[in-house]
Amino acid sequence: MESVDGLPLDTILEGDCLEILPQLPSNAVDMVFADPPYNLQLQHALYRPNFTRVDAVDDHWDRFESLTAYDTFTRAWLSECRRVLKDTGTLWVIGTYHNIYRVGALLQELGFWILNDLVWIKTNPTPNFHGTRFTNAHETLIWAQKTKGAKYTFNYQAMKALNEDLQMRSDWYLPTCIGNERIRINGEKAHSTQKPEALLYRVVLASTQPGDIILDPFFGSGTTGAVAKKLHRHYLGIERDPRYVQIARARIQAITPAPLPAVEWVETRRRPRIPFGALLEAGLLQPGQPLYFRGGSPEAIILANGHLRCGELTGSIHTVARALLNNAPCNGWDLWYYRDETGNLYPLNNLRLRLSSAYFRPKNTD
Amino acid sequence: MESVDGLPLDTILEGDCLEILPQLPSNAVDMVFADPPYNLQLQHALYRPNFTRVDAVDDHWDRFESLTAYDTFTRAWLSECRRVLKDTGTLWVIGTYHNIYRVGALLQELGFWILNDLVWIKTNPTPNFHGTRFTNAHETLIWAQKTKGAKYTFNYQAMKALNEDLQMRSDWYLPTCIGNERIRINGEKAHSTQKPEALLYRVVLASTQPGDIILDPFFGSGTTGAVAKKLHRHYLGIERDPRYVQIARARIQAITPAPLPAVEWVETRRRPRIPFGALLEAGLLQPGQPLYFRGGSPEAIILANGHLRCGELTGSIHTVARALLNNAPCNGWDLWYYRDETGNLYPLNNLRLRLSSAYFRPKNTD
DNA sequence: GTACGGAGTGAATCCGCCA
DNA sequence: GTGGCGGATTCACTCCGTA
Repeated sequence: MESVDGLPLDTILEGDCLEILPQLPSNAVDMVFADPPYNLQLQHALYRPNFTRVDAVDDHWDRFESLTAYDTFTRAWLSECRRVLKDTGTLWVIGTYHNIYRVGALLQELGFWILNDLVWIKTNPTPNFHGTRFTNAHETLIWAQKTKGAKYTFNYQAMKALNEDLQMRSDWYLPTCIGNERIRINGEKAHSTQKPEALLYRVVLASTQPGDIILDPFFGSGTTGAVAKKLHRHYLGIERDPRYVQIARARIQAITPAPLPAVEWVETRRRPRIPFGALLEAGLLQPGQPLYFRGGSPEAIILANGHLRCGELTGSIHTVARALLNNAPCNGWDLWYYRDETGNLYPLNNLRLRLSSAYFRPKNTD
Repeated sequence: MESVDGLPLDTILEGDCLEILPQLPSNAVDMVFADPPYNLQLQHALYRPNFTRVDAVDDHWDRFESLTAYDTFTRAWLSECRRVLKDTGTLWVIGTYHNIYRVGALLQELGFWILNDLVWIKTNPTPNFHGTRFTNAHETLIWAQKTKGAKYTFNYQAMKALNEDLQMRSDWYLPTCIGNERIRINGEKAHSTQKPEALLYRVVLASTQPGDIILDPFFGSGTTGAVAKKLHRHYLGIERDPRYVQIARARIQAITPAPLPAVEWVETRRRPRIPFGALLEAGLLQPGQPLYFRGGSPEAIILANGHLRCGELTGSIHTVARALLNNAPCNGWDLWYYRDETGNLYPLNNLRLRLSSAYFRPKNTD
């Protein structure tokens, strides 16, 4: 196991984060991503209108006896995380209205300085079955730096490239973790609140550099570690449930990182002009994967921010294609081909069509 | 000026809300909408608490003092609003990450029970000019009831209708207040944070009924009053800046309310209940007639008192159905089928609909 | 193979009136 | 206040079986 200044790297420490965090050195990690218990407190069994019962979160780790108990717990892990963070470090926390106001208020009191809050808008949220409230369709992320005014990492150009060459906004549209990505054991979900990798992809790419150290004190099924490994960041997870630890270890073990240049070349050139990055976030393409111009050569490599690298050329699928065509106006979606698992070549546009319509913004925009 | 139990209605009280709120009666208003200031400097000057003098050079203490001053201010107006609210009342607060975590945490501590948080996603936000953070493209609204478990108004059907017959979600897409709606004086914005009427329209329609009383302790340019008047709700505004008071008065004066039926016919309440026995009384069903669970089996017999007998079970259409569904809450009207004279099976609800038209729209005299 | 329909499900503080 | 009981209430997506 790699280790830097007493900080173990790329591993999972099994145990309660309130016991393990105090053993970690100060000023050691670049970023913390925390997905703490939400303290949901659903009062009764919930049924859908078709009489099926909702498999709600009722895990023991999500139960607190009072608001005060939750605050005590929150203050403890937040202040330890602050100590462990480098002065230039930032903290991400995700939550819902059940807990995010507790967390947000406490982190301000501890000296964190909020840089943004972000809303993860779920394209496929659970409806409100009983018509009693608004459908809870989002979760909130707070992004804060350890100390007001310190330098911090924000990869503005990478975020812009990932977002159709427009500034990345505070509203993020992503589906919940379903389908093949959702880890299941004997058909049962392995973790009740597994986060989608697309969410962590954006978090990690926005606020860390390759080689940075990311701490996740509520590691769960290990999404943070999986994305960190893909993007050549170091991770350190803390998780107290040995079953989750085992699941996360196996998951991360199976990850093949993107080729290093695909990650390191990010930020070196200009931005693309098309939402190509969404295919990466969705996992339809991987950083480092080759693309073939007109289905043949030359070959290009996909970078982690949605740019291509082809020989000495770097840029969007359109920019590079245009250069290859002596500046003729062209559409990269039709000119670049990817190889699918069967070995056949198809134009990128196939993937764009496949990309769930869920990725695009809702239509009702009164 | 109209007035109910010492509460002036449809008017603006000029003065600081911390001075005026204590003069209002308790348990008097149905809803509060608050758009509080979050300018710490302003609050610091006006509401500085009587604490020991702190060293302004020390960043930590400076931060503590500002947060504390803001919290003191927030706790004061929130707790007064809670007193003035009816037990069945709800509170809305809008803010950004600068203040919403203070407000959210404090209102929970004061006993408010959060029902939802909502995000107003701006279709036209101000970009981040420095490229140092994500573009702030949203504001957060918290919707909370005065007391956990109390009855509250949520016009589910009205919200659903407003959203193309889909449940209204917690993400609201609305432009900022621009164009003709934006009040200008000599070309200058009359108020720096004028809220769009579309936002208040949704808030008011969701959580109040015609004739309800809405209190806005930070009235500003009077958007709350304008929408309340349009929708036949009463408003009471508090605003300390006489210029804003004047602007808001003129604005509301010019509003023409919607035609009353257009507001009253909005389906905000349940329809009167029709007991199953009424079908027997009306002769649409006969005692002894069989009913079929979900159109198949088991079969039940209608008793003369409107109960069903199904095997060893006896009870209402709901009770028996519930027992057959392992105690899942259910609606017997949709689960039991009757056979009509042609031999076809239909849910009981068909008969209820026939009856209800007869019940509520009696024929004119023959 | 493909098209289609039905079943399953997801971080959710999820009923309300009346006696 | 509380117990009893009538009855209102779901969206987007995936998976799987069948034609």
